[in-house]
Amino acid sequence: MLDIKFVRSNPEAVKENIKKKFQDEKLPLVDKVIELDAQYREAKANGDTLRAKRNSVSKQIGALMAQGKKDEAEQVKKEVAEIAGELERLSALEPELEAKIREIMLVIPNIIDPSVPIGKDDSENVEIEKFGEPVVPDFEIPYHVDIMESFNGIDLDSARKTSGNGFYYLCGDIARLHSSILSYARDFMIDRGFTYYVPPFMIRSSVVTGVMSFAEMENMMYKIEGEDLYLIGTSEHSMIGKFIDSFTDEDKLPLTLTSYSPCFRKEVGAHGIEERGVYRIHQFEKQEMVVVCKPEDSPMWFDRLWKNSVDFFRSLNIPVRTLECCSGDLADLKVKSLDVEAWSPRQKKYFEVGSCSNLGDAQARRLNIKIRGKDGNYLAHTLNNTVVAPPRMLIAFLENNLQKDGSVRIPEPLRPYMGGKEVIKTNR
RNA sequence: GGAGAAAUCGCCUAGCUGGUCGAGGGCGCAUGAUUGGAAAUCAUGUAAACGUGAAAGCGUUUCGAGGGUUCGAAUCCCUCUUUCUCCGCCA
Repeated sequence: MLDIKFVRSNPEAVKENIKKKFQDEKLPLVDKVIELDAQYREAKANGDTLRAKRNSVSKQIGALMAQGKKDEAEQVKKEVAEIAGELERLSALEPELEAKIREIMLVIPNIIDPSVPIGKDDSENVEIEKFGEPVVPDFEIPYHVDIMESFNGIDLDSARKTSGNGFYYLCGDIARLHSSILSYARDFMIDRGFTYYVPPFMIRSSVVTGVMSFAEMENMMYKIEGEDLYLIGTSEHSMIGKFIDSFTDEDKLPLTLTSYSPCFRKEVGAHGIEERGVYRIHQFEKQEMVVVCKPEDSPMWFDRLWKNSVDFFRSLNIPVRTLECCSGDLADLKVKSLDVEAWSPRQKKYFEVGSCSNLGDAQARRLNIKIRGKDGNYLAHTLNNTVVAPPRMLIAFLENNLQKDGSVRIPEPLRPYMGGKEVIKTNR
């Protein structure tokens, strides 16, 4: 969400940015919102004048009453009634215009960073850098569900029975691996100076509508029946929600937080074969990082955030690459975004395991997240990134650490969390 | 879940028989005076958002949130949220 003042004084820059994102249908909105803004300011000026008049005349009544001049006071009351009538007609316009303006402002995309490559959709995202050799071993890598089943590590049939498609039972070593990865991820981030959080897993509708659009809400969020509560789709929802309408002292910045939560998503829409298994599911767990910082620091934190993910995956033997989101694939709120993708030796391609975003001040403006500075208050910059999200991450982990004999090697950093095991063996 | 009390400007607090209350006091903070320097003392200032203006300023809105009564609401009424105390229940 942009600053209306910025739009007012830089309409061409805003339009240029819309074109870069291939959202030409939104171009007319710029002039429209500027026009509505002018109307709003006029309505507000008129309303303010009337309110000022009403206030001052009302004060006279008080003075007259105090002096016991009842008749005169009655006379003045009539005057106020007239003003009030006029005010009522006019003032309805103000909130109406304000709401219309906000509606449009929510749709006008944030100004993208100059470094963002121009492109229409995800096919034009740009590979930035590869980390680790994308090895294809000389034996066949099975589908991840088959690998898990070879360890008796997954039960999708029972899950379908109890909960439906998109759920899973993890068991034995695979379940332990799942927990180990999360524990390791938590400690990995704590070691890098982040503060660990376990947030609420349900949030009120007022927070939901703050942190996402209506369409997202419909397609993602599960509602608790009979309660004003929704299951979170990511811990970012509760972690950013925590800062809504808040001030943070400048000297407390940056806030570097790492949160764990289960995530629940409806995942409305059809998915192909590669999205089966535990790739796209209604329930998963995620270690996330969230940063609230000064505006000038956000590019630096963006770099540090995605590097954390890369280092994490590399420490577990998984080759990754970074893919820069092109202008057309970038969500409207984001200034810049980069996907971390893990190598799949089975598919012989990379697939998304994390997404790092710098939202600039857009999220802060929308949610009123402010910094109390020495020289006045200003909006914070917010960023977020995935550390790791199993069980999807397990796909990459198992495929890259699978041995020819069907066993899976446990990389050194994970061993303390796996009871010291260097390898897990199949039951076959 | 039940009963009661409460939510005010960074913090503490006054106001809550409706008008002179955007709001008094203390602490904190800022500036100045005093001092060799500091402490102490004294003086002045000290919320946010929006509109308007070159600026000083002026205007509007905001006393947990939303709605209502009224010419006028921090103050009265309703709903919601949160906190505290007591009771009940329970990992």
